[in-house]
Amino acid sequence: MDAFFAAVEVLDEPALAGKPVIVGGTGSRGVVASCTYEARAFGVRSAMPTVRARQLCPAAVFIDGHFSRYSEMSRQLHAVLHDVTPMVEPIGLDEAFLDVTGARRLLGPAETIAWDIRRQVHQRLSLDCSVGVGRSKMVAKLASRAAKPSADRHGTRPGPGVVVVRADDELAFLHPLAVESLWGVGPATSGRLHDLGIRTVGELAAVGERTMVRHFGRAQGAHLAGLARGEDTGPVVPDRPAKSVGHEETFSRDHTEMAELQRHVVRMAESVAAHLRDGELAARTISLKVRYVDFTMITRAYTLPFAMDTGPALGAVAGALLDAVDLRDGVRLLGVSASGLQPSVVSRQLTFELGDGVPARPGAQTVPGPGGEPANRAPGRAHEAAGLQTSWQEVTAAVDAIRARFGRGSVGTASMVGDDGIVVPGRREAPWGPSAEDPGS
DNA sequence: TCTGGGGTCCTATTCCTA
DNA sequence: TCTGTAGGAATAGGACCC
Repeated sequence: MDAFFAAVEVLDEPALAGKPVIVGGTGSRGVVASCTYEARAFGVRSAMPTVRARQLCPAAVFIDGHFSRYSEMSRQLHAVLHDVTPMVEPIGLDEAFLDVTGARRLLGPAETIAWDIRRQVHQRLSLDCSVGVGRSKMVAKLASRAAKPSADRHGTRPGPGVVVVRADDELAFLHPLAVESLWGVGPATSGRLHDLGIRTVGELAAVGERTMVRHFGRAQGAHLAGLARGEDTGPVVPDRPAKSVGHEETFSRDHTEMAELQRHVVRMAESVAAHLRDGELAARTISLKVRYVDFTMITRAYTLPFAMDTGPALGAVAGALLDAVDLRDGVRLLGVSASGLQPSVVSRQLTFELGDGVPARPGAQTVPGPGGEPANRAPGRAHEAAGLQTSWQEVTAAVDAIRARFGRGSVGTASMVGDDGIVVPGRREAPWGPSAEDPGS
């Protein structure tokens, strides 16, 4: 989709049409999630700090964003794509790979299908999209980028809408591109490639696989060399199951109080647990992420012999991990995530069987703390988590039923209650940093 | 300029067990 | 019983994607 979040805002508020519109965190610590091409003409880009975007384009309309609305439009987009083929691999809310091999007999050549998708999306969503066609996912991805509109200080220009790269033209298409355009080459890798004198995909292809493997290791080196030769980047995989579920927040001010951070951990654990139950999943591994004031980051994780899907159980483990963390000069971001996912039906049975026999230390590793003492104190709460998981299962089911009937904000734990009532667990409407109005949570 | 939040994947390290 | 080793699992961190 072209400038997806910003385009949805313009669709819902037609007076914004033709204006620079920037969606993202409006507070001092926010970043740009999406912006219209009119804003891009001023140099504004996704992931740019909002403070910088304000300097570049002070006249822009800044919007916190409406995540549930984007999710709804995303569902409609994927419905259009599924009418073409079931072979759809979603990449985020607004992008997907389609394998149209099987659809060609019914719908015509890939190029025709691409134009049809563009037309259908416009008709059914009133939004614009760009489509790239290629033999592999990476070439299709780069082709779709070439199909998009563009913007620079001279103004905005519409894109071709559809770009087809035929097999014979692949290398001619790829080789002039900058290495940064390759899938998997970000700032770190491109910096190292530049140090080697490699700036274009063609130069990368000329260097050869052995040299790449020597500098970047077996997996990444071979991968990069293959991409430069236009080699296949794997099949389109529909219905890829989630591997982790998480929730993290940057605070509008730094926190040094353990008690306050523990309350946030409980709230985030509730959110993650609710998301797990939405997907009928449970998790064995809980991870805690802490970003300090100086932007250094640590993660701590603990794996239990059973899977959990209740807030209190997840919160007990995450809280124990936080207990062992040195808060140093202050914490600007806290995150809780769950991995080692399995269907919750399976986990219920196993929790029942294991509930009483949790080993004191099922994990293999004890992470030394700053003073040399074992810092990973989560095992101490493994028993507690097992008990909480079993004892809260029924309560949680009742809470879910109440929320299903009366709304997500109808009931919650004490830690979720703000000054204005109950804080809704789950996805925030504007998850791109604290908003300008945020008083300082 | 000063850096969000949702994820995935890869690598290195550490510890346990056979 | 002690020591060395190899493999696997868990953990931590980093890079990357949208």
